[in-house]
Amino acid sequence: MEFKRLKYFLAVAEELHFGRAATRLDMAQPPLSRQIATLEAELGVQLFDRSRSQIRLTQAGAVLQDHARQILDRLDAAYRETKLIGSGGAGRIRIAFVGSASHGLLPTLIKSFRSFYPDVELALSAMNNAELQHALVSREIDIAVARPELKDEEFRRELLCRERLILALPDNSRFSGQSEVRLTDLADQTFVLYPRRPRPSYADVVLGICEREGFKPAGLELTQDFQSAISLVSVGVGLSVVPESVGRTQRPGVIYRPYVGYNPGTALTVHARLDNRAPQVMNFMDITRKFARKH
Amino acid sequence: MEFKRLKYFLAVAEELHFGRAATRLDMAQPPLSRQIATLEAELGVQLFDRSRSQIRLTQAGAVLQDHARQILDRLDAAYRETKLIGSGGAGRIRIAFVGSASHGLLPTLIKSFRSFYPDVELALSAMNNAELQHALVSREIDIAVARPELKDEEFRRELLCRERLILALPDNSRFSGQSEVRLTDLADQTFVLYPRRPRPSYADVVLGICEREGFKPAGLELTQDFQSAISLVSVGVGLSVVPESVGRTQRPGVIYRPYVGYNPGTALTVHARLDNRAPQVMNFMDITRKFARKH
DNA sequence: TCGTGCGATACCTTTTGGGTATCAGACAAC
DNA sequence: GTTGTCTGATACCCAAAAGGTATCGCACGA
Repeated sequence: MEFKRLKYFLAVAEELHFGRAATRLDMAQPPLSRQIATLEAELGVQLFDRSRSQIRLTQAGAVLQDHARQILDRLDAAYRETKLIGSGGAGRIRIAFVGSASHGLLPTLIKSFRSFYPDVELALSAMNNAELQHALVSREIDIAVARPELKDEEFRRELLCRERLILALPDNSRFSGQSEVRLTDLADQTFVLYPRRPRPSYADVVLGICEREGFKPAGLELTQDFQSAISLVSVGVGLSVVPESVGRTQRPGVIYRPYVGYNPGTALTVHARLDNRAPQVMNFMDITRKFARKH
Repeated sequence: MEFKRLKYFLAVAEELHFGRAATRLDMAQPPLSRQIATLEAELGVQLFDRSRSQIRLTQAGAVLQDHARQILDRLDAAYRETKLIGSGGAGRIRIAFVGSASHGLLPTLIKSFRSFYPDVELALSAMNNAELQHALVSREIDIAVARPELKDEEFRRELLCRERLILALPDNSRFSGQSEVRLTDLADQTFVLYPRRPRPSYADVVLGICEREGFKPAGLELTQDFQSAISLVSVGVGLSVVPESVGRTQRPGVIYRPYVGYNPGTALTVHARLDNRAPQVMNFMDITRKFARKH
């Protein structure tokens, strides 16, 4: 059974005239007659009653007409829907990001993507860098937003933003009154850093900054993620060094301050597997590139 | 878009292996690869992710798989249903018959057809010969059961049965006591005959019998159909001459008697248009032929 | 590093589909 | 009745498409 035959059949069934149907189908009449004859032979059924000058559908033809209409409609729907998903206009992307990204440009990027592709479903989750790396490699996620980035040759990457580091201090800290704090003055403080595992991690970046400033923090508290670290700061366990964007969201018990001292800053980078050419993912990376350029 | 391609695509989508899919489809692997590639090109969409050794469906591929399954199922259903109707195993026949046929072999014939083709819908109606002829020619009906038959070269016909004529007498008639009545003794009676129009009709057949017996009925009442004639007999208006089979159904106020005299009998004949080769109709004629032979 | 497995490509053959010319039958007008 | 016209079917040819075999290229595992 050929698909084209059904289309031909429908044209003849509607025109009830081979010549006109052929014109409508933009073809000559003889091949059309032959195709209908083939269809009839294939079904072993008479579809048209040709005994009069005006042809008419047989009962079997009428039934086939109903079915053919539905089948062609479905086919068209399948065609369009597949193309839509194939072009990335619909479907699903699984995105994971580091906890500290939830305050900065990422939410805006996601809103922007949503406005371009409202029919693409986004499955969001938070992970630390190591988990992001594993999830991306094992294809559990499609997009990883890491800080500052994941080292892997298998990934395609787009820099989302660079930002400076600032201090997150308990609001009862003796430094909280000052508008500017020297990093070296904090040598006697407890630093709350993350993640605990695996090392080296962002915690080591901060410890490296301290070392460069010539001190080692008097106390060190390691948490599994950014959210836990900020919680510890808010209850006065110690202070933390965090990306600037985090400071834009106020949190009870925590105040943010810039500091004087070595500030290499940090970055957010969006990653995808190089071999994941899914149009949804490609589109997300494109939007990211344009978005980063604009901000 | 070709149907074959969808079938091929489904095989590959299920096997996730071109070689195995090709084996299952009983073809070589290269043309299968090409067909899938053509399908992808046609949709402008990647259906399989071939970046790993094990191929996998893309999102678009998964969507197309759903649709393709449904489309092929529908196609199969269309195929089967059309064949069924095309073979006469389902569908509809419009049958009309003379009123006097509803007591004889016709109901049994119809039951017999029903048992052979339970899924064929029968639309039944009663008409006189002239109406049957017109309805059959104008394709308002497919089958006409007439008495004794319709004269038209355009009809295919099967003799259903021959039968003798008998008298239908009012039960208060002076003849109703006799087991046998001479036709010539009825010359002074009123004959109730049918149909009134158009002439000549069955009424004229009966009048011809009287003429051959050498008399003309004293009274003549013409009705439009058999049912009305029997009703008039039952209320004592006169007597009628009817097919033998009618006598098998008793009716209050009417008794049936054979008669002595010229009895050419009558027949029931089943007609269809010669150019109506609808399988349902052909099957009905076949059943009629076998049925008539058996009885 | 080399084999092995798998999909893609090259190239040929067969099948199918479409085109033009023409036939055959039905219907209408004269 | 005869003839012209309309319509679907048939004959025949050519182009396009689909299938087959041989082989390539690439990735993965030993």
